[in-house]
Amino acid sequence: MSAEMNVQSKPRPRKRINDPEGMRKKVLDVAEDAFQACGYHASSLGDLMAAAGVSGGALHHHFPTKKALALAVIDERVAAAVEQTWIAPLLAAASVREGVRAVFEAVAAELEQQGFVRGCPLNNLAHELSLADPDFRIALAGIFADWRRAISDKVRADQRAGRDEGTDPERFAALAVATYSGAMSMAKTAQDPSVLRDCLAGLERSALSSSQGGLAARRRRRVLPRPRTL
Amino acid sequence: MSAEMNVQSKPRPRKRINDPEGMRKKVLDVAEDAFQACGYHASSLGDLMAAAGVSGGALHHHFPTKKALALAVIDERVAAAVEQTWIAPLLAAASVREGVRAVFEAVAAELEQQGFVRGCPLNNLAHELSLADPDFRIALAGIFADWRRAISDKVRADQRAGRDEGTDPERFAALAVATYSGAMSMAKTAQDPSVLRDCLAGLERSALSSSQGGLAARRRRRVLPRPRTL
DNA sequence: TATAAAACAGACCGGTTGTCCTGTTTTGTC
DNA sequence: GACAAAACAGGACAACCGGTCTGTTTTATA
Repeated sequence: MSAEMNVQSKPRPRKRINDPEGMRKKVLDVAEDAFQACGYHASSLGDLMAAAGVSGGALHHHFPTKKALALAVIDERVAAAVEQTWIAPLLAAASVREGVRAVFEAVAAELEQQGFVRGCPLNNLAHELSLADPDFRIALAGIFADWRRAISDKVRADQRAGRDEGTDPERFAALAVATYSGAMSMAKTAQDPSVLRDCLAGLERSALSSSQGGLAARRRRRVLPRPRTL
Repeated sequence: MSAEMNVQSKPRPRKRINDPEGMRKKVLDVAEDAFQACGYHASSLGDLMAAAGVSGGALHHHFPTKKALALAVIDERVAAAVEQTWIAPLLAAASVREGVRAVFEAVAAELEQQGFVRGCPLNNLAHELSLADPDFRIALAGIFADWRRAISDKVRADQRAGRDEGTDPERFAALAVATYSGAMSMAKTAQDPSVLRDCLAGLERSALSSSQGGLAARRRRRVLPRPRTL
């Protein structure tokens, strides 16, 4: 991983301009990108400093540890990415089904024109960090939960309008997120986003029938005892 | 990560018994476990040596580099895990749908009694290593392909028996693998395997209807140009 | 048994990593 | 302007990592 110097010509070592917010944003930009492209462990702070053009002191000032930086990336960037690419388009859509379809196709189209697949930021970090540290896991699990809730809420809204009365909101949300996550995993590994469309086609049929409604299936909200020390 | 010493009492520095196969297997056992529990980068060779009770010389003799060890784990262990937990039960089942259901429920039951979720070995490594090295990516992509093909072949076998004539084999295979992978991702992050059952319920409805058959949907087997240098 | 290759042991090394530490400069506040 | 805190620079450092190297022991072969 190398970086453009991005140094504006400084003919004089004149003055320095303190821009804490801008510097913090620059670091987060670089870290978000590197974490997704190379992963957390494979991205060294030296790489990030070089790529962002930031000194070690500045980096340490804003993010005391690498873990703190990663948590900031998760809380501020990964969550925002899910919000931007999934939740917002979903809420803007006329129905869940149209929203899900729009997201899948938008992502597929973007990846096709982009020429490579770097995967879902959330899943990338979730796989690498969920078992590494409880703080990471909780932060990532929260994003998954928000994602699912946005979908299930939209299903319920549709149902209030008389549509999709047969589908269980929580179940469909879990299925949609799982399908997308798994499809992105395969697309990344195969470097071929076409599997996204295959999965969308199958997913769209799932919300169709209205069988086995009855009383809402009881939910299993049990949480496991303890996740095995690392 | 620490390891029990696993040293049988050696009152005398008597003799040494060369057991290359056994030693190789021991290293692979430990590496497979560590790679899944901690990931590739977070597992140091020192950890593995200590956990396996193997000297540096022996490790290097069997696996010249860490990458070679990981490739062996992928080719011999991860592929076998997919074969054992997915493909074999699927082939043994009476139909695809029963097979998929059996696998999902078996894994869910195992995780529930196990008390924690370490995730899918294939997906764990795929997320961390697919973009890190082409050799890793190709090896992992091959396992995904075999997995999908086993499912689609089973669908075709069912169709030859007159069942599920409406479902596209490739599409269903992609959907099944994606759903499982994504569900495991969420289960791992939330440390709660119940999402597996939610996703299974949704997936089972998807293979139901027999709409939009017609000529088999044309497949998009395009491969992307180049996956962006690491 | 002679001998070479395989199997293994254990120390060693250059490079890297994350973090800390000491200064210097800027900025807000009275 | 005085002064303290924030913002930033850059070096130092100990720990660690992966790979290599040399040497010893076992094993296969003749």
